Order: sequence, then C-alpha cells, then structure tokens
Amino acid sequence: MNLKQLAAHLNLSQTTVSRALNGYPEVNEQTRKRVMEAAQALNYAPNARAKGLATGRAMAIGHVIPMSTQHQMMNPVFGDFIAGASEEYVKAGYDMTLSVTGDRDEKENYRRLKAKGNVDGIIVHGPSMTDARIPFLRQLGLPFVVHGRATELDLPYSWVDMNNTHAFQRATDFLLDLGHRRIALINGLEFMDFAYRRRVGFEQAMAGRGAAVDPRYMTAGEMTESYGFESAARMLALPDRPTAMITSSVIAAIGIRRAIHAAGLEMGRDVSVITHDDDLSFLRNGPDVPIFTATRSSVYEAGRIAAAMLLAHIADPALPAQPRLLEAQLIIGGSTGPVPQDAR
Amino acid sequence: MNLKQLAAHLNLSQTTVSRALNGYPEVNEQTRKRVMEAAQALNYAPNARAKGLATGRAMAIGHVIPMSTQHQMMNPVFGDFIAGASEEYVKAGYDMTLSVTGDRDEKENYRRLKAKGNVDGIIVHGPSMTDARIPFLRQLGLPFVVHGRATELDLPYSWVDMNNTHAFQRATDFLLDLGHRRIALINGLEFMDFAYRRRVGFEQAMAGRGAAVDPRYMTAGEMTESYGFESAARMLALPDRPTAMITSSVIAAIGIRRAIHAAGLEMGRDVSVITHDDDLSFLRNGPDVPIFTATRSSVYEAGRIAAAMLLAHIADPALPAQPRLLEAQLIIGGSTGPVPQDAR
DNA sequence: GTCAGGTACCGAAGCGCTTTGGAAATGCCC
DNA sequence: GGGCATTTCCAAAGCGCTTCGGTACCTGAC
Repeated sequence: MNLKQLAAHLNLSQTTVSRALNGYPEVNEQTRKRVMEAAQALNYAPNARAKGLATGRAMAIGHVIPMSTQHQMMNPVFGDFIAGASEEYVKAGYDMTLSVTGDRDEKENYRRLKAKGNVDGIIVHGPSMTDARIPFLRQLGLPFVVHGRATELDLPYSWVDMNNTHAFQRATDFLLDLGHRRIALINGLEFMDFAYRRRVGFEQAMAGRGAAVDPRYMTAGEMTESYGFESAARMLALPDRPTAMITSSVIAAIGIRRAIHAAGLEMGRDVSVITHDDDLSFLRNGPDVPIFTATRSSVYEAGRIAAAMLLAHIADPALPAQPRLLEAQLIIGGSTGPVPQDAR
Repeated sequence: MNLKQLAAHLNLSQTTVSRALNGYPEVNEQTRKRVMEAAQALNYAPNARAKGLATGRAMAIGHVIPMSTQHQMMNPVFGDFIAGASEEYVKAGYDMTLSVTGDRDEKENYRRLKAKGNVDGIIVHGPSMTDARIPFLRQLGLPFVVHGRATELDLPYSWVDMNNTHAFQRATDFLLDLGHRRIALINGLEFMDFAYRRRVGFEQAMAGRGAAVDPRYMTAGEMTESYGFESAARMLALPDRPTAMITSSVIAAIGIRRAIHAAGLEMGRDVSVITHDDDLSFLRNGPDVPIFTATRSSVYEAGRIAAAMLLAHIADPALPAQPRLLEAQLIIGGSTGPVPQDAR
C-alpha cells in the first residue's frame, strides 16, 4: 500500500492525501478525516526512504558506540542511555540507528554515516580527553551531542556530562570527614575523560586536606568485577592497607566487596567503599537502603537529555552549542563508616 | 557529492559510474579504477535512502527490544547480543536500527516498521511462551529470527536459542550428585520462555532422582541483584534452609552471594550456587578460575548466529525456517561443593 | 562486404514521497 | 452578473539512485 494506491482508492490526488496526512491547512477537515481513516484502515504508513529522499531529512539519529578493541567490552551503561534517548526519539517520531565500531576506523565511519544520509544527527559516546571525533564532526557539519566531554578540547560543542570532578571531590571529602586518610582510587581507564576528571576531583579533595595521594592506592582499568576484586585484593594485602576506596562503577564495587570479604574484613566497618552509581535499571544499588554509599547520576536521564538536545539542534541549526552539566547526588549507604580505631 | 556530480566530474554517465561502483561486469577495468579512485578521493558514498528506494532493499536490520514496563528494565544481555550481531551486519554492509518499545503497542510497531520500509528483517528479543509476535510476523511476511523461542507455538520459524532445559537439568544433576536435596531455584519471570524452560529442566532433574521440589525454594522475578539477595535471604532464614541454589543470571547470583555472607555463611561450603552465565563482556565470571559454577553460553555468539541466519533468510527468502539450538557448557567454579555434613 | 557477437558506454524511466505553481470551484460584495 | 478573495484540490517536477533497453564501435568468421 503506497500513496498512489491510497489516493486512487480515495479518488483524490497524491498531493491532497499527502497534505491531509501531514497536517497542512489547505485541506478540508472532512477530507482529512476521510483520508486519515482510510490510511488507518488500510494501515498505510509512508515509506520512510521515499519520504527521506523527498524531504532531505532522515528522521533518524545515529549512535556510534565504540567497542574497546582490547577487551571487546561493551559498556554496560549503554543500554540504559539508549533507553532514555529512545523515549525522546519516539515522542518526536525519530528512529535510532546503531553502529558498533572499533576505535580504529571511527572517523571514516562518521563520514560514511553523513554521506549515506541516513541520520540527521549523532550522539557521540565515550569521549577521550583529546577526542579527535569532536573537531572532525564539527567540520563535517553533522549535528551531534557528546555524552561526556573532552577536557583538552577548547571548542564549542554540545555535551551532556555529569560533574565528575565535583562528585568525586565530594565523595573524597566525605571519607576525609570520617577520618580516612589512606584512600584508594580504583578508577576507569584514564584516557577516558570521565575517569580523568574523577581522578582530578579525588586529588583536589586530598590536597585540600593535606592528605597524601599514594600511587600504590591508585589504579586505572576497565571497570569489571574482577578488576575491582584484583585491585582491591592487591591493596588490602599491603602492610598499610587503605581504609577506604572510591571506585567508578557498581560492578567494580561488587568486586571490591568480594575482595574485602575474602580478606576476612567487613565492608563499611574495616574498609569503606564509595562507588559511582549510574543508576542502571538492572543493577540498582539496593531498593530503599542503598548497599553502597555512592555518587549517583542517572544515565537514563542523561540519555533523555542528550537526545532532546540533539533534536533541538536539528530543528534549529542556528542554536548555539550547549553544555549541560548534571550534578550527582551523594547518597549514603551501608558501605561507609568512620575510620577504624587501629588505623587512626 | 552525489552520483550526478561524480559522473559529471568523470565525464561519464550516471549509469556507468553506478555500474562501476557496484561491480557490474560491463565496464572497462580501467574506467572502473578511475571511478573508484575518484569516489574515494571525493569521499562519495551513495545516498542510502535513494539506493533503498531504487532497489527496494533497505540494507538494514531492525532490533525491537521490549522494555519491561513494570520495572522499566533494560535487559543487560542486550548490549552483548547487539555487539555480536553487529559484527555480521558490518561484514554484509547492513545497518542496524533499534526500537525500544513497551510491551503494549509492539504489534503496531512491527507493522509500522514494515510499512515504513526501513528494515529488511528483524530480530525478535525476549519471547514469551505464547508470543503473539511470532504468528503476527509470519503473516506480515517480514523476515525475522527470534532470540529464544516460544514453547507453546507450533509454527515453523527461525530461532537461535540455548538449550535451557538441558543446561538446568545438568546443573541440577550436578548438585544432586554432590548430595544436595534441598535445592532452590531463583528464576527469571516465568512467562518468559527461557525461564520456563529452565524450570522444566530443574524439575525434570529433581523428579529423575526422586527429590522433592519445595515451592518455598522457588521464586520467579526480574533478575536484579536485590532480587537475588532478597530471595536468597528469605530462603536462608527458613529452618530447613536450602543447601544449594540455582539462578538464571550472574547479577542475581551476586545478590545471592551477598545474602549468604550476610547470613554468616560461606558460598561453596555452606551453600552451593550455580548460575547461568551469558558471558557478558562487562561481567565476566572470573578471568581464569570462575567465581561461580555456571552453565555458560555466550550471548555475543548468539547475536552473531542470529544475525547471520537472518541475513541468509533475506538473501534467499525460499530458505526454510531454521532452528538453532546452542548447548551451554557446565563450568565448575568455586561456588559449589558437597552438601554440608549436618544437612545430610 | 556483411553480419553475428562482444565490449563499453548512455538515456531515460521509475522507486514513493513532497512541494511548487497553478486551476477550478465557491462565496461574497457591489 | 462581474470581480475578487478564499478554499480546495491537482499535475508535474524533483529528491539520488538503479536498471531496462538501447546505441556505437570493434572484431573476426563466412
């Protein structure tokens, strides 16, 4: 069923049917109603490709998700971000296309995406500190919004990011207030912007109180359960083991908890743990009383916001680049407590 | 840069350029080379919409992922499945489009997807036992492959599924061999086909040894950490607590482990745990020695296989429906052991 | 010299839609 | 009844590509 057939069926021209369906004013309300009903009955939906060709707009947003080639790891945060974004796309009648890509040919990928013309804009995931994609996309002239930012880049572009520095500064301050001094940072890969900023927040807080930052208490790696476990286990084996740990994801925190138990210690009493919590739907940090004390910021919400921002940019290309900083909450759970007596 | 411009630039007709780029034989090798080089240099890529319109093929696959409306939960398995599928799509030059949808309007969604014509086929996720989408899609005539199956449906259709029944039967048998009799099943939602089949496997194994299935030891719910924790905590508080537990996901298993520790018990000694392990990239079950004894089947691999199957069906619509059953490995980790003396 | 068969190219139609630039019909005023 | 908006509809061009049905030229066989 296509427009031509529908028009023939209604004894109208394609023009009129098209206008009726697209809400143009110059068509009789009665005719419009008739058209709408027929379309519904014959379940006609305009061919997206033809429509796109005629209008020049694809009515689709591309998400390019980098797969870390080293570990072939898919960021678990991605699903919830997509779900949030999707909510906005559905409202606006946009589709979503995905390309999973290695870090290698990503630029070529963007160029092709634009040339092929099947997206009107894209969301950039997982920016590094000096992300080359951002200047490239600017020059390409394809609207985009970054989830995160690239610290070293001094260009105007739109992004949605959490205040990583501030969040980790607060978390560290909270631990310092509890008397902790030997605080570990079990961080994500630090060429990733979010991880870098978190380290900065951590260090600033430590420096602010004159607490020493011990390199033995700091690691950076891909945020898996076993990474959390191994990092924590190694540190707990030190003669002057840390009394508190801050980490970048609940999954790593779970590994840390395991290491603490394996060392015969108790989380929250012997060792305090704070994690960042992306509020993932399948990994809620406890239903009412949080398991982990955490800096929390919903990545679902970030997805929603990024999508809405991108759609706004597409609707009005003259809109200036727009930054959007989300503050994380610091929520207190059972994984933190005052520094143990014997470690004071 | 479009075909017309490229052709003009080369002093050739659009026809010849098109044929050169698409590998048709009736074009001089030298000309083809010249065309290819110019296309590369001017980074020309054919407009996908126009191409689709002309060929009638969208060169894209749709993934419709249901968001459980109750809990707004995104299945964590999804990311890795997509990554696997994507590998095949990239090889074949296909794109991937995503629609996140509530369970409500899903049928309408599929119809629209077909009418809009921007996919050549779709992958169906998360089938229930009597999934209405399957007969609907058959009738719609849009090629599709199901990840999982619908037990109650007696129709030919293509699917990729793991042998859930057998896997859980083996897992249960393994526990029975270790002397366990009070075995709990902390399962997924049992209208979902995979969860139903796992229960069947569990029950068959129990019945095969004359072991009683105690309803107090069985739950079904969405596989979150806290669900695992609460279910296990409740069961461990029983006077005759189970000595072993089987669960459907590593995430729930982590909650179970937490409950075991919270009860002052030790996993693998006081309580054995077996989980199903989808081999998710961000949740590896221990790098070398697995943490959990598990039935393992890579969902990444399932994604790859499902995608390849769908592409084959699109290439040759006459191909008969094809089922594909993947066997899970039973891998032994540290979470299981013989039934404790006092519980014999 | 002619003609079949190849090779290398091209013109134009058509995919299903939107949209421009009208045209016909209607209503209203004088 | 003529003039003039206004309303309601339409024909046809065009979006960028593929592909059908050629044409022009060359080669070699008879």
